[in-house]
Amino acid sequence: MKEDKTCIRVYADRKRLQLCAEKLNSAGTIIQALSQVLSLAGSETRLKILYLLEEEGELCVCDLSDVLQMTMPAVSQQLRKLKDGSIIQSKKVGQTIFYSLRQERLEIIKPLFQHINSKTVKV
Amino acid sequence: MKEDKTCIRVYADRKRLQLCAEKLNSAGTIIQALSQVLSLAGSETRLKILYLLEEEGELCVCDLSDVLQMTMPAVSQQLRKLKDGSIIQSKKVGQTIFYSLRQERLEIIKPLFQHINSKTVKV
DNA sequence: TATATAGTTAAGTATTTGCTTAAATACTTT
DNA sequence: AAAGTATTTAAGCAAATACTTAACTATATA
Repeated sequence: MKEDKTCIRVYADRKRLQLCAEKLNSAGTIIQALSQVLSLAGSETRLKILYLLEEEGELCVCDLSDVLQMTMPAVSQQLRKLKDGSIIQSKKVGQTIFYSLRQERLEIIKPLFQHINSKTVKV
Repeated sequence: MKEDKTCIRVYADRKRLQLCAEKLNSAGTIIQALSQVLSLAGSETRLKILYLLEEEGELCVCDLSDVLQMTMPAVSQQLRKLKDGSIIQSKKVGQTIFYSLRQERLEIIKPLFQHINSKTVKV
């Protein structure tokens, strides 16, 4: 009769592992939210979009499509994900839709731009 | 005869878009590297692993499997990705393999832990 | 030397992702 | 009203992802 999945190792410090599980549990919600933001920023295309929005303030789908050399639907779909994740917002002017970063949600991504700029020769 | 994919919008500021393209080009390599790290950290499982390693210093596959309530192969495969991405390192002691964060590569992930801890009630 | 432990590797699979093209929507201008 | 522009939505698809189980490797111990 096999034991359950638990580690059988003799030297395993059960108390320590129990504490780890509790830590993980406390941080669970934040980790989940954070990983969601990171996975959004963790696509080269989307990170480029975020970087451009940071640099330019706001851009429309057409601009991004042009700069990124991607089709409008492709860009639009990525923008939708970023918007669903509350990282960016949109403003409609006539038939043009301008996207920009949501200032309230910049806490996590701001350091990323600093990192990019610190390693990039400015144009 | 249709023009190419370029934006036809009358008010498009061609110079501005050209500058955007150049900026993107300069930052391209860093953005690529950064997005790779972010996509690794952007999985809930892997972010938990990184968080635990940060908190505990080092842990073996067996420990992580236990705490995360995941099978060893599942954990092992995620560890491999983190190791391939140079975010963590391993040390073999007997038949046990201890994983830990690579200090040289902490620049990007460190702020993430601060974010988690600032929003988490300490156990 | 045989058996158990810690871990990895391999093969298979269901799900998710990031595009593509085509069609639909919503404004604007003629 | 008709035609054009900016964008989204929908459907389809190839590739990537994150597991699963089974088999394998390496070390330790009886």
